[in-house]
Amino acid sequence: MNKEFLSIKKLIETKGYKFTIQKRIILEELFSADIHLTAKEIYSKVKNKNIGLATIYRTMNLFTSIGIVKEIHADGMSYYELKMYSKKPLHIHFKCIKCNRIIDVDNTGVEIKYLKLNREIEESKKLQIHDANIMLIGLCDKCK
Amino acid sequence: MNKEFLSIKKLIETKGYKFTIQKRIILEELFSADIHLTAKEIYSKVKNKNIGLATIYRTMNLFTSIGIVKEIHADGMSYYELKMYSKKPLHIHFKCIKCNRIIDVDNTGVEIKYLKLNREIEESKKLQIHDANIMLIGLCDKCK
DNA sequence: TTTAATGCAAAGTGTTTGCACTATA
DNA sequence: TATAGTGCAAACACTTTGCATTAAA
Repeated sequence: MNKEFLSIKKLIETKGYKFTIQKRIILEELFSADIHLTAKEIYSKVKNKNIGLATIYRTMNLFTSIGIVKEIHADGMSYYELKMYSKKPLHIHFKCIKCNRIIDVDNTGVEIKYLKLNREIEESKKLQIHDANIMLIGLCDKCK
Repeated sequence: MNKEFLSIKKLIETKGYKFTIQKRIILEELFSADIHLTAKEIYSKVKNKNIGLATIYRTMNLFTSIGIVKEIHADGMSYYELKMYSKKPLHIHFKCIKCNRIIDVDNTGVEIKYLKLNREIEESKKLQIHDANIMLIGLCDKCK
């Protein structure tokens, strides 16, 4: 178990939850996936280990509530991705209206500018922004 | 019927759909609401006119597909709002994690900057961006 | 008069929950 | 050993669909 993994384990325990085998397996899946997954997709990866769909949902809700995971909504469905120790703390999603793929937009420069804009809004609107979900919609390189 | 209303009527007809009483009533509701509504909320406003929930969904899907309405997802639910002739073509939503309200962030300056960033991404990633869903998450003025 | 659209109820899909049982701290 | 967590199935909530009927062009 590496450092990051251990510190997430510790966070779970600090919050008063038990670090079960199921949580470990799901967490491993999230680490190796590095992309947003639906509950069903996670389920299909771990169901051979006798983990039920309900456990996936319960775990993702727990992980989301303590900040381990980020939940994004698209097409009336939830996608989950690792938020903690992510290489891309804020990232922008792009959804193609033709092929329906959801891809990550990696562009460090742009992300920093987005974060700056959030700070502008925070100040002018007296909000406290913890997170941002940005979903761009249009046609991808292949479909346009 | 004002100009904007008429041109939406025309758009619907041009696309080969019929401008029914139900579509007119729902459209009127969207115009007067000026904020995102769920299908149920629209339904509760028009059910006394003998319009079924299924019609709301079918109409919203149609309106979304031809660009009259914008659909935003939050908490696994769909909200709909007028996109055409909206005073705020791109706007940013903010969701408070405490009171669960979803509010609009109106700040013209910031919105223009967001649009510029989209253009940057379009060029560097070879995408064609039609729309952007931006949902900021945190604590609102009252809850923080 | 053709064809899209409607209301209703049934079906579908993603998610949550109740419960008896299990496993962690 | 106390309590959080689990798998399963049933329940839920939002959305879509099949069908006979209606109404718009």
